[in-house]
Amino acid sequence: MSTSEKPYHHGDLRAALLDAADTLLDQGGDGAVSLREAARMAGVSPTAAYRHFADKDALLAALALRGFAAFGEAMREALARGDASPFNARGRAYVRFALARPGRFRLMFGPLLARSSAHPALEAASCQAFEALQASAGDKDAALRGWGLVHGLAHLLLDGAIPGEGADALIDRLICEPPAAPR
Amino acid sequence: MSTSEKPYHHGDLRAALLDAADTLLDQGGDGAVSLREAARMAGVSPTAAYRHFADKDALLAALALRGFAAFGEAMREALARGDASPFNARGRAYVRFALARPGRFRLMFGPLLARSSAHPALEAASCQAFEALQASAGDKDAALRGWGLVHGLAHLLLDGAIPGEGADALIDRLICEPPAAPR
DNA sequence: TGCCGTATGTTATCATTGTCAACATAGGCC
DNA sequence: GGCCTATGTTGACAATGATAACATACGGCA
Repeated sequence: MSTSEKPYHHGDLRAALLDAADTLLDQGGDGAVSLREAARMAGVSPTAAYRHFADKDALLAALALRGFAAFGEAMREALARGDASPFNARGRAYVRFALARPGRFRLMFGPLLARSSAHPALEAASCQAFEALQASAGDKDAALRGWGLVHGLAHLLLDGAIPGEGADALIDRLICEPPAAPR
Repeated sequence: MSTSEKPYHHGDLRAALLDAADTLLDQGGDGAVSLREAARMAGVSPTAAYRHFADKDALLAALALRGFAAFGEAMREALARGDASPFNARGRAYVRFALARPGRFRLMFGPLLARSSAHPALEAASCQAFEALQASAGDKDAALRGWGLVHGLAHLLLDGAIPGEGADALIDRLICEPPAAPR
């Protein structure tokens, strides 16, 4: 008697639309997100979304924003567990984050990001995430190398370009050995 | 008197469509490619493309195929110039290839690739490219690390995630120092 | 209590796109 | 010269992003 009644003006359509879009993002990737389908899922009319998002891009930007929040959370969590050096712990968590939700990862680090200047909140969130990453290694170049490596591996694994091996083993082997020869 | 007459059945529509789509890919990225717009550019009816491509995905796959051909060419060229170790020369060329045509790069290594099993030619081309990359370094793990690094840097540069520095300088600095300390 | 402005949804409508089926046409092969 | 087939065209349909005009109910204000 509480969840079934439609709360007058829907209650929190914005969140419902984001949830629906998130589901679509998971299922069919970035291109499968449709304003109308999200509205359908939320049980509202096809154009109701325009009361909460300027256009489709704004919806996607908000979705990416959620992604960056989850990303920060994952990073903090990985660091808190502390069963590896901070640098490597981040690296592992980074790749796992990408593999867990490919659509979200591609959206976050995709063409949308390149034109994120139109979405200030997104730009701020991404910059913050990037700065945290860079701060995790003393040397700036070392940080960039590490970041580039995990980012690239994440993409390649997502694309199925690295066949024949479990992702987890690969991650541990490639990322957890520091670049400067452990030995 | 030669170029202006429309050669009856258009001559080589397939190539013309690919050219048009390539232009669109450059201008607006992957999502800006439209069968109808490509047809418009080629001066044919909206549905003429279906005589040459099963659907839009097939057009994109063919476009990606072209991309892999250009990619192989760029790699061979970089090696032939030989002003760096083969491994590093490839790395530099890789990133430059991506920066030169972001849309094409994203298409080649994007979600389409992940489902490329539906497009045998694409799959073959990508596998071949990947094998060539792996063969360029003796140790398989070293190859994967190098590949991951350049792939990741390419993406990050494309997304504008690495600000405040010219891409070329960055590439030379990060890629041309081998991971195992030259010295 | 009752009215009204405004936030939130809805309906109607449009242009664009991917896709298909039916039709037209030209070129090559017998 | 006549037919088969490859190639292109027309017409149509459903889905989508988007806008404008309209409806409704909450929340403050008297």
